[in-house]
Amino acid sequence: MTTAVDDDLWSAIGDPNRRRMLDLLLDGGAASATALSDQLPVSRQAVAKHLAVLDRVGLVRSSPEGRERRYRVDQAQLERAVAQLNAVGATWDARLRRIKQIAEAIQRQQDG
Amino acid sequence: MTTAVDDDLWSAIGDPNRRRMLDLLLDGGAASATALSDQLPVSRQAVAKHLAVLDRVGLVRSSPEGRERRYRVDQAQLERAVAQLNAVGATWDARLRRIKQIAEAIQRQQDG
DNA sequence: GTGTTATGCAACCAAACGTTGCACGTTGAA
DNA sequence: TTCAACGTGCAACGTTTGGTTGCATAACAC
Repeated sequence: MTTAVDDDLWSAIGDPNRRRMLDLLLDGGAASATALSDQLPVSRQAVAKHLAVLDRVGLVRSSPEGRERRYRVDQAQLERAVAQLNAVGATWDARLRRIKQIAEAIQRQQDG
Repeated sequence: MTTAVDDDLWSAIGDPNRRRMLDLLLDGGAASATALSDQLPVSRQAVAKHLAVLDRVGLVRSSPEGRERRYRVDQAQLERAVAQLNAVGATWDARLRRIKQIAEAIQRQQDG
């Protein structure tokens, strides 16, 4: 069963820019909104809003560091998100597999 | 590398109602907008718009049948979507795994 | 101090998701 | 053959979300 929290996680990673931000953060360890926006096609403020979304669902955490605020991935929460992805993928995969098997059975029946 | 088409696929399955619609369609084989809306918390028109989105990215196809229009999942395209999910999940998983290994190595170094 | 840099806040715009209302074709039964 | 019921499609509208710009403020570097 899918919960509301899971939906929040999904919609957080549903946005392509947010996914790329997670990629960048995983790659660099930690970064500020300004640093991230340098590597993304959107403004620093847009990045800041996305970071707020990711923070709200717990996918990133931040701490002030001098005059900048650095964000880093919350590994446990990203693992939960990955588990969600895998779960949905596995469900659909199983269902598709079953449909194919049925289709093949019908085919054999018609041929035979 | 992620393409624009892939982003479209992602955003299509990013919406929780659309994911549930795909579940329902996989389960029932084919259904009309009205039938789907009976099993969802949104109006028939909202469902119709979601179906239009899914149709635009090729995840469902439809054909008129009497006075109703029935939608069914395009299996090949859903397989592509599942592959996307798995790819992103695998990437993040690998990255998380690497980070953990590094963390453990540092830990051992400090202990030793 | 003064200028540069990073941030945060507010106003604003466009697209997406949701609603309701209505008009039109199809179905089935009086 | 009417006529009511059903399913659809279209239009108008409101709210949320992702994006922008502009500006004020705090921290660094000279």
